[in-house]
Amino acid sequence: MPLVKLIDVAKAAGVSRGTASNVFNNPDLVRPQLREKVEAAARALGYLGPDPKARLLRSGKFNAIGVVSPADWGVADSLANPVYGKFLRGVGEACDAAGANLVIVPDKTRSAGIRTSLVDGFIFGRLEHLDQLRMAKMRRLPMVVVDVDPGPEFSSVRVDARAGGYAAARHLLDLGHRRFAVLSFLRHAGPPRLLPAGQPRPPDAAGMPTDQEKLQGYAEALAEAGLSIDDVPMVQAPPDDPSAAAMLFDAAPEATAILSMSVMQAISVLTEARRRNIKVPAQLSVVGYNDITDAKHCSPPLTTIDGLNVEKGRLAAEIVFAKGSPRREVLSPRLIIRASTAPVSR
Amino acid sequence: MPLVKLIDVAKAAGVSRGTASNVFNNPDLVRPQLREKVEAAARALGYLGPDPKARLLRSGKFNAIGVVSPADWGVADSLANPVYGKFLRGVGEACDAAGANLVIVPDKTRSAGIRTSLVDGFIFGRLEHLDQLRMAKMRRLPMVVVDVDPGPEFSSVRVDARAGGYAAARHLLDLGHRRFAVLSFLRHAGPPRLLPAGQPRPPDAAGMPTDQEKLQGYAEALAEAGLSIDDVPMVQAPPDDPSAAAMLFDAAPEATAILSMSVMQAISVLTEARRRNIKVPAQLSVVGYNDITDAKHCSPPLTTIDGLNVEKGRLAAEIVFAKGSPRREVLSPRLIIRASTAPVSR
DNA sequence: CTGAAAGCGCTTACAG
DNA sequence: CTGAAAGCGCTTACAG
Repeated sequence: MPLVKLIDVAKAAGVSRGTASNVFNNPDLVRPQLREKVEAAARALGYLGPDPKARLLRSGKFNAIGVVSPADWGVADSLANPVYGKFLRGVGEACDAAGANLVIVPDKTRSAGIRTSLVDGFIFGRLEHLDQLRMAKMRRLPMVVVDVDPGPEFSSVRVDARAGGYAAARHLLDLGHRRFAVLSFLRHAGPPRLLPAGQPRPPDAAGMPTDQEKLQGYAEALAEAGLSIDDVPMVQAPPDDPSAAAMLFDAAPEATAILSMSVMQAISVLTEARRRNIKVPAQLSVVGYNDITDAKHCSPPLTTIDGLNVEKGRLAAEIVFAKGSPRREVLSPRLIIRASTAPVSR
Repeated sequence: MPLVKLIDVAKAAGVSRGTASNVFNNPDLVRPQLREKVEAAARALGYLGPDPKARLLRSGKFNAIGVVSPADWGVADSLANPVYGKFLRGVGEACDAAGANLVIVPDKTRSAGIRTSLVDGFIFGRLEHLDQLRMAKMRRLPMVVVDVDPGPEFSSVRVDARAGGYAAARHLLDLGHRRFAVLSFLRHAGPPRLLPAGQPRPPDAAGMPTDQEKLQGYAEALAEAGLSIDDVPMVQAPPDDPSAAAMLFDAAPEATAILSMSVMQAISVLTEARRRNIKVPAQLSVVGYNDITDAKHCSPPLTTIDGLNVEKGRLAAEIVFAKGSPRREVLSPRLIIRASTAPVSR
């Protein structure tokens, strides 16, 4: 609550409020001499410029973009996840280009956050319920949904996870691998789950739709080599579960190649391999999904899929800033070959 | 711009604007029966609740905290730096506790960002000019400065970097090391700079005041062992410079212990050592500064200082939310011993 | 518990 | 280029 307001400086400078307002918002409209007088008065009174609250009511631009956290995440969760962090960074790049602030809206506040956040548009980081979308739609703010396509009336940016999964498995197949194991994503807390070979994969064998697409990509590549995903031992676990890697090694001792749906899990596989004295990539090849700096610094550096998270965030934000009619974009991920994969040796 | 406003639903429900407002803001004040009538009207008209812009003007809480980026950084820079990311995460934790949004205010927008950002308070992530502080002060918003103490009229949260530097050097000294090299921080872009042994360290031998404190901590510990920091070869480089580690190895081939002011630099030392076939920690010990996940996953896992970035962010945000009189806090960093340090062997 | 009225601080046509 | 006036959409005492 600045104590001095526009009318005070107007009075002090001997002009009307309108003119004083123009000095701050449309300086070109005011004769330099008068302008300086107003500016001097403002300085003398310690006036900082128009109160953002009041200016907002009339001119209505927040100059900020809101990124709504994935379901149940708070602000800190959004900031703690390295993959999500790359996505945020992409949004940030577009903000910098537009000179806008980035506001992280926790999903925890639910509809209240959508209704009251001071932003010009929303990006939905990872959606579980469409209710939020409807709320946002009613605020008539531009918005885009990421990772999921809720239909032609909404803008969306997705990455073709099926293609990513396919590329990962194809790479291993090309290296001659035929005995696989899969570390799948469990998107809610819970103990690792073993899905033994030889039985059909239930629909929830992977976490989110994106994860299911990765699995589908694996399956397609394997099928081309005459293998069935149903015969590949799988463990499904949250990405930070410390025991999943061990469970997978125990369940699939004969595997020469491991496909993991997350980077963090893939890195924990590397660690577990070291513990068991299994040489990567000489005896075992590992491919992760998504790329974060850890994947470059771990030992050996991880072959993984570049999930294009930065690009995804940047494009989503650009679409929000553009305020146009709905666009539905799909990006194609790329394989990054590092040192955790090699031709099969047995 | 929602088309339907409070007065429309008030009319439709046959009540006054004030009552309709109460339904949304103070439901307890309105008879349930009437309330339902208003709510029904709101639903029927597709009214989402009071326009945040207008409500703001009267009630004035943004429900958000602004984190102003370090000098010259944009939003994306803030999100790309892993150490700064931990700090942001700490702020996020406090936001979650308070149910507030976190808004990243790029320093690039300068005073405009401070003047117009829609936040209830500011955290200054890393300050170069005090102008911004003065601006913010004029907005009469609670704020805290991090990493630097601008005096008793401002709240500040610092980490005792001198103590951190001391602990790092002390640890190496305790392991018997006597031949050191230092990888120092250059906070602006530029080629690595060699500061050979045997000459006094210029004041800018380290980047920011915090970095200079680290250096001072190194120097104090060394002095206790009868060594002068002036006799320790130093290279000063930006944390992402790829050639700094090599330059340091060349300049100090006889060193058995390397002190680095950043984690990323320390990790690059590990990589360079591997390239040169120098065994860490058997032949060379390395201590970094600050802890990020890479430091745990690199090989060998890095001994480093926990710079308490998360705690720093959390405490800073708590001080902002508390809106009290200025507090000046200093946190004490801790040494994290992992596998990159060992007793000296020669 | 409800309604009529004032006003938050500014911006923006509009007339000059 | 400047000033007088209306009004952005809501909240909040206040009187009832």
